[in-house]
Parts: sequence; structure tokens; C-alpha cells
Amino acid sequence: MKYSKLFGKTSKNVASDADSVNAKLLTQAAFIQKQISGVYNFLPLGLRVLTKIQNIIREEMNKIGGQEVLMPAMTQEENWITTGRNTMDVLFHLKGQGDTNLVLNPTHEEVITPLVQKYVFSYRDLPVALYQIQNKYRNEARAKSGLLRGREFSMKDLYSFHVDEADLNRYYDIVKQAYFKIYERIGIGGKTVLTFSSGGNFSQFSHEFQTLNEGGEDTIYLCSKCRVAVNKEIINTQKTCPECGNDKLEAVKATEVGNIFKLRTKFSDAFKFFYSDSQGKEKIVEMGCYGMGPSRVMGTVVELCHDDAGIIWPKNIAPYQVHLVGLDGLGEDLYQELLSKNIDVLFDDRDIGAGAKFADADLIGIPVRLVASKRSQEKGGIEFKLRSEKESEIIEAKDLVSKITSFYN
RNA sequence: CGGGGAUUGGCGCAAUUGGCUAGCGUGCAUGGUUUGGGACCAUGAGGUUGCAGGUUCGAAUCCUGUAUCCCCGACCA
Repeated sequence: MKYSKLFGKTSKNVASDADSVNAKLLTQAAFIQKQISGVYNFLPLGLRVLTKIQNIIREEMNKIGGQEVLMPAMTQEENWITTGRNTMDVLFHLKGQGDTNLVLNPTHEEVITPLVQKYVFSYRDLPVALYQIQNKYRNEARAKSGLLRGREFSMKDLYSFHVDEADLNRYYDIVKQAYFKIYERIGIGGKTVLTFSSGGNFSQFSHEFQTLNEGGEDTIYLCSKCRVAVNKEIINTQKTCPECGNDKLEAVKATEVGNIFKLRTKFSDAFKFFYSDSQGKEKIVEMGCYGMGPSRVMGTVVELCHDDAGIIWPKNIAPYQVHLVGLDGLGEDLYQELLSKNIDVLFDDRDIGAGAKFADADLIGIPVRLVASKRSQEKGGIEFKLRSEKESEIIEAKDLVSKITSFYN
């Protein structure tokens, strides 16, 4: 992509109502644009990042047997009355035709439980795991912190259905491992810890995945020995690490980037979702749900990966692999060559000063920056610099593609 | 949802004991000079000051209502 053609330009002036690092940088670099409080447009650069995050999640969900579906954004209110959740204050209510009352879904248990019920009757049909990546709507009392807490946001939600609790437990652990793999691939694995939280009525614990960062909204209590934490609810009831019993837990700031929960029979009870076991006896279905918000993850990455000059994208979710700065009218040939080698490249072909191009490259935060210029030519090649490093090096043209490829492998 | 602050060209801001044609930066357009860390000069376009009422000879400025945004708190399957 040529920067001169890219929709959405960087800005020197930061919107004064950008309240957090992620909102400020993502807005300034034209990844997102706020429409109303807590509701954002994703511009081409931002959508590329979001899509990459979603695809990593999608791949890992598929690997653990999740089947992708797409459920609607709205449901009849009746389903919410069935589960008693129609009074939740985050619900957006809509008027349909006639007397129809609709709800914009803040989560999809009320949709997926009756859906699966239409196809699953026998123990032979279980277990089954379905997920979707879709926007959720929550009328938060106070939207804040850019992508971290919106009223409309991207969410991956996986739901699993089982013959009994043992099978639910088995799958729950599989999902837990998949989540760690996802954070690892996205580039926040080292900062993301399993956090024990209250399990509600049906299980001892549920688990959150919390990414440690100074700007985080949540305070969690970290065990220095096991790399697990407990949240505020838990610390009030038991003051020790659930894994090792350590009683010296350190309070740290974090952002919740995932939550997995054993629903048990809460929703299958409400919808009377039974199956026939091998003896032909009617049994209740056990359920789990597993959430992860790609847009919130994207905001969290920026909170974690930036410096004074801008964003520093982890390699697997960067909007492009290479940011090619063309100076002295050079760069077009290299741009074409990189494209032909299937390297995703953003080519700054604008007729403006070098300083402005470098500043924009730092702000946008693509991991690899190349400079094609008279100066680099005189030194025998192309300047190669990582966004995360201060120093650059000159690479001969013939070695450039392998240099880039090896960085990304 | 409670308390506080704000709303002026696209963006960031200035201008109130009520007073002239509402300024500046940035961005945008045109021309010229520049060209490795957000260059410079010149010219130009762009505003019924969030919206609706009211007070006044006169309102960006005062009053009432309303909408939106931000902050602190509560809330956060």
C-alpha cells in the first residue's frame, strides 16, 4: 500500500478527549476514530490489526475443535426474561415491529443455548463447541480508556456443551491452554497471567487472563512464585495463592483480556436443555463459556507496546510487515520487488520531508523500517531498522528479503 | 447512575467587568525555495461560536432548558 493512497492520515494534534495511551496513539496514527463515547470506527490500518488478532484467535479456536458460527446482534427480549437477565443494566433495548421488544446482545448465552438445543438431542451429539467473532453491545455506565472499555466492541465467544461436569472440566483446561497460546502469538504472553476470580454459584473459580500494565483498570494480586494472580473478590475471602498457598501477594495493575467460565447448568436449566444418555435417560447439558475481546486486546497491546514516539507493534499483529520510507524519489522499485515476494509493505511515497516520514513511521509502529535513499545507496544498499531498536544497518539489496523473512519467522 | 469540568473553521487552542469585521497554531489549496528526524516564504479557502429559547441598543461572553464529550466515584455476565 502506498501511504499517499491510504485512507486516514496521521495527525500532529491529538484529540483532547483521548483519555488513554491507546486512544491517543491509535487516533493520532489514524487506526481508529471515535464516533461516540465508547464506539469507534476502525480505519484501514486499525482494521488490519484487528483482523490479524481475530485470525490468530480463530486459528487457535479451530485447533481445539471450535466450529465458527455467526449469531445475530439482536435477540427477542423473551429469551432474556427466560434467564432472568432482562434487567441487566447494560442491555440496549430496541423496539421491533408491533409490540416486539428486542435486545442488542451483550453476550450470547441467550442465543446459543436455544440454537444448540435445536440440533443436540443425544449423548452422541456431545460434546460440541461453537464460537463466533462478533460485535457486542453493552450500555456501560461509563465508557472509557479507548478500546479498553467500549459500548460496542469486538468479542470472540466460545461456548461448549457437555454430557457431564468431568467432560466440561477436561475441555475447560484445553481452552485455558489455547488462550495462553493466543496471547503468546499476539505478543503479550510474557505479561499475561492467569487470574482466579469468583466462580459464581456453580464452581469454585472462574479464570480471567490479565495483562499486566500500568494503565490497567483492574488491580490483581500476583503470586511471585507461580505467575498466577487472584482478583479482588478472591483476595477478600482467601489471602493466599490458590496454587501454592503463598501469602505474600503483590498488588499490580492489569487489564482483563479474557475470561473463561464454567456455566454448568445455569442456562441449560433456564431453557430446559436436556439430552438422552446411552440408557435413554434424560440428562441436563453442562456448559462452559469462554470470552476474549479482540478490540480490547488491541488496545491493551498499545498500552504495553509504545514509547514517546508512538506504537511498537508485535510482529504477528502489525498492520504491515515493512514500512518503506522512500527519500530522494527512490523506493518504487524496491516496493514492487517486496510486493512480488509477498511481503506486506507500506510505502511512504509522499513528497514531503524526511523528518515527517520518520516521525510517522515511529507513530504507526510497523516493526521493520526500510529507507531507500541516495545516502543508503551510497553505502551500498537499503537502511534496515527495527522499530524497537535505535540503531540501523545497511543491507545489500540481494539480502534484504531473506533478512525480512527471517525476522518474521 | 451521583459529583465536577468542558463544547469556538477538520484537529488543537485564544478572545467574557457584554462592544469594532471572532483571532492563532496545525491541517487543506496554489506558487516558489528546501530535502535524513515533524523545513520556510507568499497567497488563498474554510466559522450563522453544540442546539433551542430568553435578557439587551448590542451576546462566543449573561439567564433557562437540552444534547454531547471528558474527569472522579459507583457499576462492570
